Amino acid sequence: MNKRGGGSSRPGPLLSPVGAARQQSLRTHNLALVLRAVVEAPGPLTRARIAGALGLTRSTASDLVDRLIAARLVDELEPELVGRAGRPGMLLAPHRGGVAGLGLEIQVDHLAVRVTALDGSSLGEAREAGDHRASDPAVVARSLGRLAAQVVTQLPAQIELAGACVSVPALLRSGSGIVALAPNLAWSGVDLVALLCEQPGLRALPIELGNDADLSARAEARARAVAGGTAREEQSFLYIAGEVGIGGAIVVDGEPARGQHGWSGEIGHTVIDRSGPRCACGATGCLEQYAGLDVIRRRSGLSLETTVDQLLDRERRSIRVRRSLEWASAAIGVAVATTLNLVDVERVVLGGVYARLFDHLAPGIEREVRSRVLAARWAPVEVVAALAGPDSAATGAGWRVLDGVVADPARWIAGHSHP
Amino acid sequence: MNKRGGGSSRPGPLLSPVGAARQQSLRTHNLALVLRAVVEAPGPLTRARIAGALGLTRSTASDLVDRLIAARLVDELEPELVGRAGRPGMLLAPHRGGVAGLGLEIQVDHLAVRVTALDGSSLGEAREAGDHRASDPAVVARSLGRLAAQVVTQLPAQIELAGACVSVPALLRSGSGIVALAPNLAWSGVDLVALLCEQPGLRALPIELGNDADLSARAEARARAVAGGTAREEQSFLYIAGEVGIGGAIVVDGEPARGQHGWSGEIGHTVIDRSGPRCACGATGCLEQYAGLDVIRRRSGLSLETTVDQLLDRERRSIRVRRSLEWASAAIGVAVATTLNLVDVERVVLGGVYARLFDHLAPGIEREVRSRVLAARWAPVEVVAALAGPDSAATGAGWRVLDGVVADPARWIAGHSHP
DNA sequence: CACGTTTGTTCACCCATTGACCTTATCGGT
DNA sequence: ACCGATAAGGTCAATGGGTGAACAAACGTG
Repeated sequence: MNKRGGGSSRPGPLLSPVGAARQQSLRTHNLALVLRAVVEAPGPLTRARIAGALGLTRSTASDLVDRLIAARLVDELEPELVGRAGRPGMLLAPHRGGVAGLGLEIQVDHLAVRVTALDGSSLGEAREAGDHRASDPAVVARSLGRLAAQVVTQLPAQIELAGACVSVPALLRSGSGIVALAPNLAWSGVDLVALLCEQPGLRALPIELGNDADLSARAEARARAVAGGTAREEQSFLYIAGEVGIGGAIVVDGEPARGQHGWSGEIGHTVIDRSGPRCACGATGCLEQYAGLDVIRRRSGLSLETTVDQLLDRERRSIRVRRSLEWASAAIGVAVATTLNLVDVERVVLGGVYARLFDHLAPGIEREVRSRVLAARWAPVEVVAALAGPDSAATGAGWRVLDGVVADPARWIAGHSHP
Repeated sequence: MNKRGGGSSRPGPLLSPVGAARQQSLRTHNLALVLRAVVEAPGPLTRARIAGALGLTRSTASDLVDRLIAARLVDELEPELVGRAGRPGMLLAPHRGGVAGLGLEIQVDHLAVRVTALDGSSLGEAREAGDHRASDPAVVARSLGRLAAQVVTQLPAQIELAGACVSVPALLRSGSGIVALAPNLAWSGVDLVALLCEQPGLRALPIELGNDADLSARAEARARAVAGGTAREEQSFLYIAGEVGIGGAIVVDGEPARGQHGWSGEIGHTVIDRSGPRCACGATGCLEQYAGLDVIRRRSGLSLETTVDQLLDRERRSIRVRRSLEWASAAIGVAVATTLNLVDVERVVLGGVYARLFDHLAPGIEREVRSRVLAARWAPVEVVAALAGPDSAATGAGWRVLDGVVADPARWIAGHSHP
């Protein structure tokens, strides 16, 4: 009944390794390729440049582009103004008036909604503070539905939402729309998609769930691509979402690796010292007990209500705060080093509150990484602060929806040309 | 001059995500798909069954199969004997008389060579003990070349070697044929492919290098597939190669994840206790210092020359040996738990000497995993001993070569139909 | 203004899959 | 022994979709 979780294919190998390639798979594949090139393009594109980049003939590329324009997935702008000989090409860009993705975010201390267009622009957003520790899922779902309805009703008429994706700080039962365990919300076994489907603002929209760190990492990958980092190495990194809990995601070629059940990247429970302090997860010596935000506050001698701004302010005067950050950074460094030895990427992105504490954490992390990562000698590890702005999980959730369309524009076209 | 390392494409997405799909890509892709189905088939296959499994029409599947038969990649056996109505199908199997892969293995205490046919059978093998700690790469290359020549010259005449792959316990500079660092051989910056190319037995053969844990894991995946584990979950596991050093590989869908440079899976340098004993890598508290074979020997009060058989023998009487194994197993458990939290697979395969010590290690590992892996409640982790036989790295290396052919049979056919 | 250059478009051609139809081979029932 | 039913393998014209050559359009240069 309420099952509308599935439906979106991941943008990996477009011709799935199990299913055979039919002849129409060719066009399916190439359409996706062209659309992806337009969406992820660092600079301006033309039909000819697409053909060159993908190895298609100009005729084929042109044909595919025309189909995407007809489907309002790609927009044709003015002719390129060039200082060289030859006919100027027509500039192409992702269409910002057609399809869009609805991103919803549930966090411990707030809810957020953002509608993202194919060109990456935000078509509408909303935010609502609130304490969701030990909350009632039904109540939270209702609040989120209201917030989403606010945003959706104000969208321009031509916008078509391809679906919604909800970021949850939790382990999810993949595909089912069920939250297996959200420690900080104290939810377990909650059928969140079913709850959200009943909200007036979200009817008739396919809804899926996503892990907050995964989705933030996705937004981060996109942000770095826009900033010019489209190279494969730049699109591979370890993302760390530092909050009260510590989440993580391993991003390879712009796509977070989800693992067998979608539970990978739980860097917060990397062991720093097996005889260390007991963790809420039941184990001992987990990173979270060294570098979680509440632990940093406690070791700094500050109350748990202290904001990050206040923490940064105190840091200038209090040696205790400095010590506490150093202590945390060394632990993060150990966990990062362990992780990099296991997954071999050469870039670490600090997100969440860690992005704001970056200047105080990076040196300690780098020190541990230099001495503990085997490969650091040949491929120096870079530690950087996240680029993605606030509510990055909501942004990433919107992208997640759009990625479903980008990965298979043929299906989107088929579903909308004759409705 | 000596550059013949490259040339083999990895068997992931067959239509590469960057290059566009041309119309001949269709056949390339489908040929690979059919051949892969035949090679990885758990049971007997016929043309019709292939068509059904892959979603091709019987005519297309039949056409593709005929091409593979002509290229001597697939063998047509006798008709299937069936108890049902209808014409019996012709049974298909990977050809064992055509293409083969030459697998070479360099280990601290021995060299090994094995030629593997498409059906997984060994067409020839050799082994030579020897201590290669702090050895001269040129000398080792010469020995290995001799050993390979022995095996190759005795192959049946119809066998065509598609290439050679060398397993090295080392970090490799991917694509270049250079060993960046092999701690236990005391090699660094060695152009091993160049050295091997000069050996008489290996002329005119493309040679590539591979990490020993990666290649053993590949052999393990194949062994499990033959044993009936072709399901995606069964083909995803964490492989641990326990020897003096501890290597590892994260296998997803039968393919070891290599990471950005091919250095992933270094589980031996997972941190157990950051203030633990100093490791050869420069860091402190690495798993190797708790569970490396030499450490187990030392803590057992045995000399470094003690064999595993002797160790197992002593275990029955000496409480000190038992304690030492328990100590090691707890540390392995911590490292495994950390790894599983990061990469989310639900199966751990103990290889190398750990396979032989399995009964003494598994309980301790399982105990730590149960209490430290977040997801263990929903997806119980299974710890099993490796199935792949001795010299599994050489077997895996042979498979690595064959995988290059299986991933793109069209290229193999093109290169051999009109030589 | 003629020429070279590059882009976008058109169209006949070619390649690989498709699906209908046929043949072959076995089993079950009469 | 014969006749359907069932299923596998093969044949061939049709179709879908990329290819490449040719051409027109639009811009710089001399």
